[in-house]
Amino acid sequence: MQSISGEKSANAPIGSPCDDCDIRDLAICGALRADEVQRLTSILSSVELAAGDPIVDEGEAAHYVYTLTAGTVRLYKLLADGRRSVTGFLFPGDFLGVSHRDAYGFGAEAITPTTLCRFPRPKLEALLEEIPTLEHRLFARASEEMSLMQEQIVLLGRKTAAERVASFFRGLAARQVKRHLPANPLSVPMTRTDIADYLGLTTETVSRTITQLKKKKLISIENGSRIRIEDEEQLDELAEAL
Amino acid sequence: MQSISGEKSANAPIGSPCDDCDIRDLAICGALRADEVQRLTSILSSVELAAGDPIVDEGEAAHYVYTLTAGTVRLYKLLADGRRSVTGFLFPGDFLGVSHRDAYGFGAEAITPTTLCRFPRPKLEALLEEIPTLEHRLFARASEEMSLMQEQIVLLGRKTAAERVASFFRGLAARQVKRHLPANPLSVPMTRTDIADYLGLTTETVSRTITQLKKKKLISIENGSRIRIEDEEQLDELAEAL
DNA sequence: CGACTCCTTGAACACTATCAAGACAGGTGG
DNA sequence: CCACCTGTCTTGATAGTGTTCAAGGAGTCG
Repeated sequence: MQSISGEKSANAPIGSPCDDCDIRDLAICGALRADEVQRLTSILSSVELAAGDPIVDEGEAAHYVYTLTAGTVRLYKLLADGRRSVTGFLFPGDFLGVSHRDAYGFGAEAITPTTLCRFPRPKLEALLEEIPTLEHRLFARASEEMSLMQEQIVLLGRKTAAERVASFFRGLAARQVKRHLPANPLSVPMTRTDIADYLGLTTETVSRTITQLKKKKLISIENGSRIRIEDEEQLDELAEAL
Repeated sequence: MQSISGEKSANAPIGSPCDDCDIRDLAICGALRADEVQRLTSILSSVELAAGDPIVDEGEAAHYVYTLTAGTVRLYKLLADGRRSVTGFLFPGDFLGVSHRDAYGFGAEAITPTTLCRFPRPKLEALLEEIPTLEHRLFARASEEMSLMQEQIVLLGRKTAAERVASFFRGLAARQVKRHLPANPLSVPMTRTDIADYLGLTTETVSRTITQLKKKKLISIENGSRIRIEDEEQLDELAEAL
């Protein structure tokens, strides 16, 4: 229930200054002065998690804001009868919990071994007051995120299964490029069930659709969680119906 | 194409100071000093639109930020083959275009006769720099909006037709309450097709589902666009499956 | 090498979409 | 004031995409 309490933080006990994660790597710090970066660093601590570990629960008091330095995270919401909707995936550089003042609006779990930097919310907010640039950056991030969410709404509301899966791969590729990684091959650390819950489909439909894309030579599968886009043009066309 | 150019702004030509809309009514101005309100007022102008008039087109340069003072607006995105996804509805007090720096990420059209206040984006951004409270407010708004979008993602990804329609009515009621209007009866100015495109369904399914809710006595229809919630408890239960 | 989880594939079903009329306004003009 | 006209809404019959139920295969880790 309290999620992060018992994690095995081998080399970075909770509360210790964050050694591994250099926050100057974060895009959000681009325009900060050295002393400002120093102050940000002073309030964060590091958290290490194993695959499957919970990070926050939906409804839990939002005491911390996190940023991901390594690994992959899924965000999800549950309905009463257990139906799950995965509302997003986080990769290194992404933030978690910025937009929640009181309680987290979703659950979050590590998909792979994951490293997070954790900011106590009150201290972070105090810093936001002092460093307006920071809030500007976070606002810009939130705007980007809202655009992605709208794309997802279109996907869920109006796209076919094949279009959804194609869009998903396209999105993964785009995020790899944004992280300065090669677009190919795609690293797909999440399970078919995660993907299904993200795309509003079932595991079976995702699997069948991937098989179809493979047969059509739009993609090829190297290692289950390692997928190569073979025909980017056709995949794009399918994804956007544009 | 350029949408707002030819509107019949009877009593408020473009560029004129905004007479009808008192921005002090906007929640966003809650903590502003009188002189700050004055400066905000000085940069806005009023726009009057008839039902069906376009406000902005998707991809159009985002020169303005709008806030709705009267009427109802739909936001939508189109796929290449004409499929439409309505990503949201705006009511008085809502903002449009805040999160878009370069180009609007969606189209917007008036559903009913509508009055908008328009801020030139560059001037608004200059004010944001000077009045940090303003950016705080907008950020808080954006956070709320992101929560609603996540709810919508769950709705589109995992809810049945009946649950979607029930959730929709619940949401309408909540927004009426937030605007200090009675929760009942619901004012439903949008067409069945708008609702369908918002819920990821077809017009027919929306109509049939409403008929079912009516038969189950969860709602009653007074005037087509005037719906009364008869059994709030059961409707809530259906909406959230919670 | 066996137990696990994850993934794939098959067959039948169900929910919603599609196709097709008809009913019901709301507004216009005779 | 009524008839008409147009767009919206409702209802019916049929079909389709994706789900559900079920089982087999593949990869992984002890």
